[in-house]
Amino acid sequence: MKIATYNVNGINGRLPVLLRWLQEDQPDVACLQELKAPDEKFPEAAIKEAGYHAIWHGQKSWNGVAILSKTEPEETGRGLPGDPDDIQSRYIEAKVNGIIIGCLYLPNGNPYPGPKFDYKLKWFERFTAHAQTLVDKDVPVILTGDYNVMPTELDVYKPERWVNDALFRVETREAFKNLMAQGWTDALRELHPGEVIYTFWDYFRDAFGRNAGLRIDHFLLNPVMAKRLLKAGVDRHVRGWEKSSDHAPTWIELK
DNA sequence: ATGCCTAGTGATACTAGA
Repeated sequence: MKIATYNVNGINGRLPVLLRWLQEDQPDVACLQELKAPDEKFPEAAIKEAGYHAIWHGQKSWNGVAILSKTEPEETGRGLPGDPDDIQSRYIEAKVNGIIIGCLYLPNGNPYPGPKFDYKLKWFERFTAHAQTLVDKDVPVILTGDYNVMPTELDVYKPERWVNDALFRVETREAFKNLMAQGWTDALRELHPGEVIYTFWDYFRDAFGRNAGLRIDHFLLNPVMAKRLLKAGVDRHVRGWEKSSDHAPTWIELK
């Protein structure tokens, strides 16, 4: 079973790229972030045509998350619990083939310091509290998406340039460590220790051509799920396609 | 240190991304 995560950076603007990748890669489940579209503008027909059921939590202009699945997903949550005043669409969760899958788009948090950075850390705390309710379940759980965190220096092409960026601030890395300490496995790092792996390259200065990237899209597996991990990787070539997102699809294979 | 690029909104240069 193959599960992918992909920050599409505008599901309508990138629809041809998304469909081409789905057609080529045929993941069983695809978690999408940054739809940048309200619910009524989700391209439901095209996704169905491609062979996928879908649930989505959209928002006008920004954010938005979705779970695509070849078998029908059973929605178990939308919106991150813990703050009724938070209206940003950054979390959706479903049970698919007995696996609980949380799809998240963690706030960027720039510029640092400021209210956006504060919001990022608060969102991280709420997410960590929710993750705590899932990690010890006896059913498999996956929390995947755009975490907007480079966990270590190995995950940044030039760490020294990023120390005051919200994606790499010590507070952010500390928050990620606290989350991991609950007992999650970082699937890509687990299978490829010490390897330089990126999932994002910005549009500036030919970052992709220079391989000036970041590893910010992650798969966190609870212990029950981690036992079934077979492979993990990044569909790097998709980033090189015309009109592609600045992220590349990232995936795992499970027993 | 800044802007480099791109999408969305809505019809203008903005915000936001990372």
